[in-house]
Amino acid sequence: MAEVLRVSCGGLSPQEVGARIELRGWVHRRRDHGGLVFIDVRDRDGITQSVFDPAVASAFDVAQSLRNEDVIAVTGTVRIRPPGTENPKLATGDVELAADDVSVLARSETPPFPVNVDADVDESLRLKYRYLDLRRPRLQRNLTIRHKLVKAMRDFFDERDFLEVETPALIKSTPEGAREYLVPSRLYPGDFYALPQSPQMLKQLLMIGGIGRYMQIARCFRDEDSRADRQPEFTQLDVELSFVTEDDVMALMEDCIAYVWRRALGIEPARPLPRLTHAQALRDYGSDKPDLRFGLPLVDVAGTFAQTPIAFLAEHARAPHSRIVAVRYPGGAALSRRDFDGLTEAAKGFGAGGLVWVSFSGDGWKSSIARLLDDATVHAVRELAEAQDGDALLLVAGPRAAASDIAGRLRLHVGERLGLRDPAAFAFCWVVGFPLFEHDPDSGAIVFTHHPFTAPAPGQEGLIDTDPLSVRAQHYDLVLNGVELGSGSIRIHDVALQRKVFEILGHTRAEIETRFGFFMEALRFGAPPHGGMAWGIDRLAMLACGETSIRDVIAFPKTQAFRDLMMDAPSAVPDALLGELGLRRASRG
RNA sequence: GGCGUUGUAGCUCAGUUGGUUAGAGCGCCGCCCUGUCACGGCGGAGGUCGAGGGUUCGAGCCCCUUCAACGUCGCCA
Repeated sequence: MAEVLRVSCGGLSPQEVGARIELRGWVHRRRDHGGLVFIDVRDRDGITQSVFDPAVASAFDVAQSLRNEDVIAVTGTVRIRPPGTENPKLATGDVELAADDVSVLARSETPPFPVNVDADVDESLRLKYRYLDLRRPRLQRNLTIRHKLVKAMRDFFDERDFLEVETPALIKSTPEGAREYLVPSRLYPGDFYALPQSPQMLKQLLMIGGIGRYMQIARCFRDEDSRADRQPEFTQLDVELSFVTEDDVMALMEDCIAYVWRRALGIEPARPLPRLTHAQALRDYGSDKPDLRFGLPLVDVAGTFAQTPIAFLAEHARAPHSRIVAVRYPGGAALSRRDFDGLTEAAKGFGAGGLVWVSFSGDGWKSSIARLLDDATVHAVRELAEAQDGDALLLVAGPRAAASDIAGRLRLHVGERLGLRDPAAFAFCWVVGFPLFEHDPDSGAIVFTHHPFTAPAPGQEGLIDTDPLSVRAQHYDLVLNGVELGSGSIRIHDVALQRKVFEILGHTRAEIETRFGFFMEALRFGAPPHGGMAWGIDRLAMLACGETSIRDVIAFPKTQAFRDLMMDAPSAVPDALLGELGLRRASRG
């Protein structure tokens, strides 16, 4: 007997005709004609049709007993399909395996949802039986793309002499920013490790350690409520370099995204990537992560309302820290009252008190406040916002930050309604020139915009004492399609400056010592200037795959409520285990 | 933590104003079928209407509570 080749289910072509082949995989579908049985065999690589003829009775009988998702090994001879029976929908559709032997490696119960099609299934069911969901084309494709993205990242940095260095998952709790996951210590009852929110200080210590060029595909943990684009644990591309400037890091990371997109998706992003300042982004798009897949920038129209008798507009037209913003809605004049009511509701959902709209058609204009407006004002606004015949303008007035935010969300809403947010389009941009500190409107305190290790712009160190809110940070964000892909900065490498920043943030010397003493000490032993960046790989993969949830690019994701429905975690543990860890169960309210 | 949507057969869903025995497609089981590929034909099984309580002569439908998934706001240095 001729040698039996093992081939994947997607690998058969007319080249193999005549060869004896063993195919192993899952029963994708059975078509039993009584006197002839077709079994489609599936693996990650593809699908191949095998044919069983009653002439080979033993194999035929087994074939008739097969059910979807049984695992089988089929042996037979590759042959060209009879003319007219080719299947153009299948990559292997010109050939088939004439089976003469089949063994059942494992039977499958009827699956709880169809595995052989990408039909919509309740997500909790998909999560409970994730291993079945993983067999389906969508996740097979997404995980493949994710692999290619990460592989390209590793290749890119390897070619540039970076070291991938692993940092620990069990570290010291440094309770800043996001809530941490804590891990009890058995050997030191009552003490805890924390899981890293990110390897931020560790990678800086690697720079102090002379590694110079570091990257890592790093798992991070944050105990915050999740969203469609969040999970309690997530993966970052973490990068850090010594002796670099903002422009060095951005140039490197821009090369990286282009390399990754080319290698993993075959797409060449338009370069150079647009660069916006933080102030520009807020002014023109009402967001520090603008979606540049479409235009429709916000337009300031406060000037046209300087003399208006309309009280709330007059107030914001004159107030120094207010804006009146117009969002253009192309074709919006065709909208009905009901549509505008819907837009007003949407605006209220974004935090607006209300929404003023004006629409333009050849012979005139209409408005939600038509009785209060005059032709001159309306035409001035139209001129500024460059509204065409048939367009509408949505006007939002309020304090600068709130009005920008609301108008920015309205802009996205309009873009969504007009189908301008094409998931197959990729609009990257840089946002730079962030302030180092911000005012927290709730507490009134000064808080950092990025994180407390971010360096101020060169020459602005002195302003930290006199006017901290005016200090620009050496901080840059990479944004894709309105999603923040990652943040980076040049770090503080001077211990005195680092201490000063902590103090501005309200920490006492004693607190700094307790929380960050090891780090402050390291800064005293020759810390090189350094900076870097981190990207959210889950989000990156989500956008690359055209998905709207990072759960669809993670093999075993948790639900929005942090539950693992497959393993049923978190779950109770025996009291004995708790005792060993020095823990006692609290009574549940 | 707040708000919203959803929850009916294994899956995806329909279910009128509260009214007799809760339906469809797919899947599943059985029989038939030698060129199908969403094979086809015939027959059949399958329901705690998420859970608990209430209103009512009567609840899948109305009310309250609760659970879950998802979305959203807070939060996420």
